[in-house]
Amino acid sequence: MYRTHTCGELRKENIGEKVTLSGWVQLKRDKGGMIWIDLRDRYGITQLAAERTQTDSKLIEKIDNVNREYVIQIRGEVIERYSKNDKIPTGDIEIKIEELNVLSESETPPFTIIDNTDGGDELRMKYRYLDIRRNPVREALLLRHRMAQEVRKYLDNNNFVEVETPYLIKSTPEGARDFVVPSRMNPGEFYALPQSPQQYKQLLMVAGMDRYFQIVKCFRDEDLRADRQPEFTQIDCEMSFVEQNDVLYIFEGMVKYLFKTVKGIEINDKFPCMPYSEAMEKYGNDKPDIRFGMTITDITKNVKGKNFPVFDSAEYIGGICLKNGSEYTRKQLDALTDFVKMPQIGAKGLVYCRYNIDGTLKSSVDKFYNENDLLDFANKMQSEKGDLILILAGDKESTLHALSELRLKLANETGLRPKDTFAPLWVVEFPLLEWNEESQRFHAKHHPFTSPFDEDITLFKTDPGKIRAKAYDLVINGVEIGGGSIRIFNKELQETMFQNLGFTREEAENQFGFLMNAFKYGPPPHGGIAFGFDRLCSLFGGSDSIRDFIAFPKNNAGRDVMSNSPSEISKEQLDELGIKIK
RNA sequence: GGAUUGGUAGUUCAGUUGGUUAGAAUACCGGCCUGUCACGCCGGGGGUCGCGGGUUCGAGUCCCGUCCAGUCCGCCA
Repeated sequence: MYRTHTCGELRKENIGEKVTLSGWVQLKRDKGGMIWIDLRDRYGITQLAAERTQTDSKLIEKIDNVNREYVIQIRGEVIERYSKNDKIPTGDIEIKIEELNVLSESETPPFTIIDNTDGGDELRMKYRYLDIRRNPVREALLLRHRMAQEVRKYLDNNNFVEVETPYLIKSTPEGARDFVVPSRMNPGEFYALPQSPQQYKQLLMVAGMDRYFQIVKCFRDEDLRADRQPEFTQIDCEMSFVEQNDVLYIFEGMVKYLFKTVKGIEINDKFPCMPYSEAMEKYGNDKPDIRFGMTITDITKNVKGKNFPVFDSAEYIGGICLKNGSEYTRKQLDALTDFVKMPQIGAKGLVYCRYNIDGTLKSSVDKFYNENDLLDFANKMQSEKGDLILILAGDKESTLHALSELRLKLANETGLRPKDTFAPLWVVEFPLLEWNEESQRFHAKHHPFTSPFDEDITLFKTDPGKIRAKAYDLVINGVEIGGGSIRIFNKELQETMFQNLGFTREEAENQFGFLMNAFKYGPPPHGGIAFGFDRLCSLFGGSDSIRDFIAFPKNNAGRDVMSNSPSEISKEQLDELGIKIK
């Protein structure tokens, strides 16, 4: 028997017991007369002790030989410590070593296995199995496990059935790039890995499963980010005989249940709903962080006609107001100007106006605007003495985007976005279609199966860009956590949709024929949602990066630096698949 | 495809205006230490300054190229 207890288990009550423990050597503290070893496993750390003069010399020799990260098994007696350690749960006791076996030796690890490791990210990823031995990473994976269990519990209690759908499926050109898999038995033909099980879950509704869910891997061949991996996990759900509010109710319930069971946070209020248009106007962003104000005010009409060419020539002029920011120094304002002028933000410059405590106003455009003008803007923006007003101008879309970025930067710098407060929000009434300049046609904003608002259907003939969709996103703290829609279940409406997306009847038939075919046989009204499980975990864990919540993540070039994949394959493999590399 | 930050000891980093033998901490090795728990004290070994080229009397430092890693924009129905 390798162990009678884990390394996190023994307490005062066990004093006097003979036990066997196994684990990794965290650290050896050799004080000459006394030697201590911290023995570690997933459950905790237990201190082992040996007194040099009163221990068998062969055993001492064995103890002297063990080193960091050796795997050892020891037998001994649980004794009370002379000096206790209240920092760890096992701190009242230690084990007097009576027998020691080295189960595995270890080289000195490339970084130390402690909470604040000396290893950088690159090294940690290369030796991920050592990284996972560290408390923060292990706890992240345990949190993920806990959340997956609670999701299953909640959905099972609400009659959802977990059904697995295939990973080798048909490629569809809409949306993200597919990862493709060559078919050996069908030379020249390829499977795609699913970007989401979208069509299968709709088929399960046609099949009468009524409520489906799956915690499922999805694959998208697009560039990575801190919160984007090429393979990621969704909580994928679909329900029959529901309208939008039914879906929001059930999944608001799930999110509240998770907050309560995993974080111990009770959220009693109904999540607010915000139309997409309001999110864009007030926050410049379709996933606003609503924990703080600093909303955007459109002052286009107020500032024109004073011969300031930048404003007079701009399509849109908008401002945000930083509470108690009038003391910002010239240096800080210059830094903000540099920030908004970065190509990724894209503003041409930044106009500021200090609303000083004494009631005076001082701006970077005093040449064009007198104090009364400035006071007008300040009032329009509901700004008060002591505030700092920041104004950007340009075309509407990019100016709103830049204001949004500026707003978030200021909030991050002034501590308005703490890791431990949460503000969930439904964003609703998304546009159904989005004009794509490159292909000169409409693309589905969500996906081509999303149902339009009933009262907007007539707009297909007049102004398709104005059609609102029965689509919804769950946003928490400015992070898009989930999204879904009520689906089209009417064959004619679906055909109208495909026509507007520029599909010929044949193309639609070829790509989505099996779903359309199924819709001939009594599809129920249905809708669903999918949550980004990795993001949900990182939000709960208080991290901006999802990588710590994935056991073996990819780096920013899509590589697994531990196994060094992707990699070339042999000529034999290529020949078998009928593939030639250029 | 683009912007930007970084690459110096096993590791995390410092290295001034281009100027003597490239430093610190930690890890590692040796010695001492009977209540440590980030133990302490003494000593030691350890460097292709990512790689290639250039400027210069002289390059870790400046210039060009390239590779790797991080963040962001584009992209992500």
